[in-house]
Amino acid sequence: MPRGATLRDVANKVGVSPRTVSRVVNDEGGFSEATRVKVLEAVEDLGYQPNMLARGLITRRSGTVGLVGVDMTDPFFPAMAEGIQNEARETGRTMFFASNDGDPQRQAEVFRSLWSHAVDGVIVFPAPGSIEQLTAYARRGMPLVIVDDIVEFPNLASVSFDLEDGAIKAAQHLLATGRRKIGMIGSEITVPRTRRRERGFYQAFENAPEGSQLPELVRVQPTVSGGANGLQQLLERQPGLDGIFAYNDLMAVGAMRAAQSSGYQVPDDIAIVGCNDIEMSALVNPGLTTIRLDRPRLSAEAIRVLHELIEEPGSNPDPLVLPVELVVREST
Amino acid sequence: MPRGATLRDVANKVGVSPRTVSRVVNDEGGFSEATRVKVLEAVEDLGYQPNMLARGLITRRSGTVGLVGVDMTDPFFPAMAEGIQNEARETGRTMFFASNDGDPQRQAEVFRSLWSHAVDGVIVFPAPGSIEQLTAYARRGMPLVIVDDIVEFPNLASVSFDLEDGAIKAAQHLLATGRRKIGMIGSEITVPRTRRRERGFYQAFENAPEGSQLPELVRVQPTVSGGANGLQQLLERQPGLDGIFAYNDLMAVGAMRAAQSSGYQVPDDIAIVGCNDIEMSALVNPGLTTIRLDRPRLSAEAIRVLHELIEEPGSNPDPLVLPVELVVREST
DNA sequence: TTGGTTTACGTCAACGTTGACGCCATCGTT
DNA sequence: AACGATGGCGTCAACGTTGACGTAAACCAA
Repeated sequence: MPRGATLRDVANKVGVSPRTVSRVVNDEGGFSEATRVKVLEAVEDLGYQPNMLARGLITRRSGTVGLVGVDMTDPFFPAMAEGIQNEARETGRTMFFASNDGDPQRQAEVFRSLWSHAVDGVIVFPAPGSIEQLTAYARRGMPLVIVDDIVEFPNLASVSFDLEDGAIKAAQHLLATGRRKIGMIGSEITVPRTRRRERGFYQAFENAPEGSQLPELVRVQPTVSGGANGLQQLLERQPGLDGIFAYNDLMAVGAMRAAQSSGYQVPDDIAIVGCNDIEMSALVNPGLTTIRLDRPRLSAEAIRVLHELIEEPGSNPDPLVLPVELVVREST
Repeated sequence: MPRGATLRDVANKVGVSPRTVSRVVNDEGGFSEATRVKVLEAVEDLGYQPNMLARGLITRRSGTVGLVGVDMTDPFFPAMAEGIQNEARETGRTMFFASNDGDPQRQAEVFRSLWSHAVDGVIVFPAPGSIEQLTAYARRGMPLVIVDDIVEFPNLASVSFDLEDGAIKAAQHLLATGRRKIGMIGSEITVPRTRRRERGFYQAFENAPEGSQLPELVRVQPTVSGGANGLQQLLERQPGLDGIFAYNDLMAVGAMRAAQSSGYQVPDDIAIVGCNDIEMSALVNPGLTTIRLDRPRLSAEAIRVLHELIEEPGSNPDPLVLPVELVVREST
């Protein structure tokens, strides 16, 4: 809506051509020290700010990146956003932050919008079943970093945590602390091909101690109330349940609250392990044992790879898998 | 970076002029039903998406709004972002989400970037001392909604919660439940002119019961560890402290954890009241008594007023103050 | 001195879209 | 039959910037 000073306004004030002002502003070289000073003074005086729309129209770079998470109200994503915002700022880019709610159709809307705005690249936590949608954008030339799923495609990079290992660690920890009737609360919003937490979890039971039962699995919404819900379902299926691994910390906390309000003691009656190590997890009572993901590292790697992809279109970097760590607190 | 289909591509395919395709795409009228159908088919075939940069360059509307919060990792702001994203989507706008970290200089950077990207308007939780910065943008023609501060200026609207009343309610509740040595943990990131929580808090003591002391105040970072820090400071100043009101829930939780780990029982030794009612507050143990802010309402009103400002530049809507509510849980 | 290179600019067109305007049928009215 | 209004287009320029290219002066080497 607003009408700020333009290159021409600056140029008129100084008495040079707009092209020269542009050269100074972008520090392209090809101007004398004297004009540099005069131009920068005028820029300051008039409060000139380059118009990224016009610039983007011709350079085909809008100076923006997108971050598409699953759910803004899961603290995991804002924490990622914080990191990405800061990294992006350093390269002069601004961030669109959006969520897909785990719904491919909503994700499609989001991508239409991002494409229209000519984002330079997108970091996305894919909605289930949306890989084809995403590769279509990669094929059209959009640099894409997919988190938590591994896809090999030009213009597209994958960055993920070793959640399979995380789940193994969680299961082994539950087994090692004597739990034998264990359940998992999974997320119904997951890319089927990559249910890595579930795979790892089952894998840990392949040489489980005598007397341990095969784990039960329910899939629910990845929210606090979903977690509570999941615990109820698991208890109905398997009354003597004594251990839980939850897809994320929000669900683990929900399960913890549900267990407590049904009269179970945590960890005495039921042990609970979460995943993500959000800030809240250290603050609930009992503190939540969980799988810690190095989010700053993920943010940094994701944006680094994205920048590579932006600078070198068509390349196809190797998938990156980051290690995870079990953090033992009081809930186990 | 990418190169999608343009109006001309569609026009060539159909055999009309780009202008006609534009008319159909924007449903401006002035075309026959037959061409409408043909054009829309071609749009579908070619996967044409309007280029918002080009459109924005000429219409002076980029189809974006900014949301500038204080700290992305405070769940309050992502919750706002979620609401604003959804409202904005309905009017075809996309959201830039950024944080100012309570630092006017960082906020200035953010606004430079938003201005460069020609956002249609911004909703901002102002950094302390930045009102002049913000009115300067309003003067330049940027529609602005300021949250949690009341400023009267053309092109600018104010939306806030009645935090003064919230603080009064918190203080009265503490007094009514028999607390007499009460402290407040304030935020060092606050607009001085509008320390409404602090003002209301003191006001509640003007006709306080016999035997109640004037409250102590410390100002710390508005984070969990800041809250813990604040509690320590208050306890040093006033050893028999039995009640706390914290600037926000994150700080309240920090204070609660600090109190507990110093051997105090909550609420038996110290009662704690927070502010914001973030999701975590119901999930900590004991549940946090707090001032609930109707965030969906705030999101809705903020974006509504912003749209008004965008549609009717230069107008100056009345400041809006939303009521708040005390939610009593177990921490008092 | 000549000729080539470099420096410091300017000119022009293009990016993809929309606002302003014009034009030619067609239609209805008198 | 003449005339104005309307519908359905097309043409052209402009938004603010940068890429490609041009050019005059200054400089340098032989």
